Amino acid sequence: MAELPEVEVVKQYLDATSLHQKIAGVEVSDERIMKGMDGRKFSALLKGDSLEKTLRHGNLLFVGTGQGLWMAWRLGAAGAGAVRYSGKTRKNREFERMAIQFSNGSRLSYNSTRMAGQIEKVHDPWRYIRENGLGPDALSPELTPERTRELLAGKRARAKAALMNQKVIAGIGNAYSDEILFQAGIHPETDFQALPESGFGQLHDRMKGVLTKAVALRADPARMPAGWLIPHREAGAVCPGGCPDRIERTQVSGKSAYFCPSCQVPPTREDPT
DNA sequence: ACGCTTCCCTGGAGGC
DNA sequence: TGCCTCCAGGGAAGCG
Repeated sequence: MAELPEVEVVKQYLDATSLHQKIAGVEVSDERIMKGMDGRKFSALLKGDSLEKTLRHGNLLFVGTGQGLWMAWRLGAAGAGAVRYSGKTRKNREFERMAIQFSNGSRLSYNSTRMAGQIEKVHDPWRYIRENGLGPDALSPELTPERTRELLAGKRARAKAALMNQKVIAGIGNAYSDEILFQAGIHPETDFQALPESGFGQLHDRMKGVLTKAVALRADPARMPAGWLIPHREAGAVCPGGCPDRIERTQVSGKSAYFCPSCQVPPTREDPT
């Protein structure tokens, strides 16, 4: 998974390792990750340039160069460990899709098994975000409890689907939507139009809390608290919330949703008849 | 316009 | 052992 926490960890990793170094060349070993141009042109553009700044919006990572070029980088279904900076070339390059070779001998590689990631040249990240209709970043300060409720309350989609919609709020994917809903006590199939205001308050609190904590834990599931759902995210697992029930799996808008049927009760629809 | 389903990509797990 | 199916998950395309 590469949701907001994983992408933020990669961003911080790039900031700490890969900036301000002359690029000797770029190797694109799988052309399918390139969008809008081929690996050769991409390499020619970057050669002699340097990575200077990074910007994250939701699941999207932007990397800016000294020459003013911007790349939009989707990590796809890859974890925080998909991007590696190394002083020497790694032996196992089986899943390497792209690598930036620096003049100082270091190498920044992007590795993924599934082909879901993509790199694209963009003129201006902010314009790109706007033109693609992305919602505010889930950790943006502008996303207040009130704004969160405004964005979600009118949605007809079920809770999990609405939360995962990048055009509503950017950064929440499958795993973290399950975690946030679990901690907020909201069933993934809940109708947001029937959710009381206190429910949105709880949802906002858990959205910020879960994502912030996950970033602090380097998005590593092994380090997540025992009371979190993510380390127990499989059907039949004992509910980490301490109740005697077990985790169930269902499909919401084509995605697997894991939830506790006791801790996450959907609001009962009042039938006026 | 919106939300849902289907499909894509690849590798690991589990059934038989 | 080997074949089959399911599952992972972000995003795009197609449908109603």
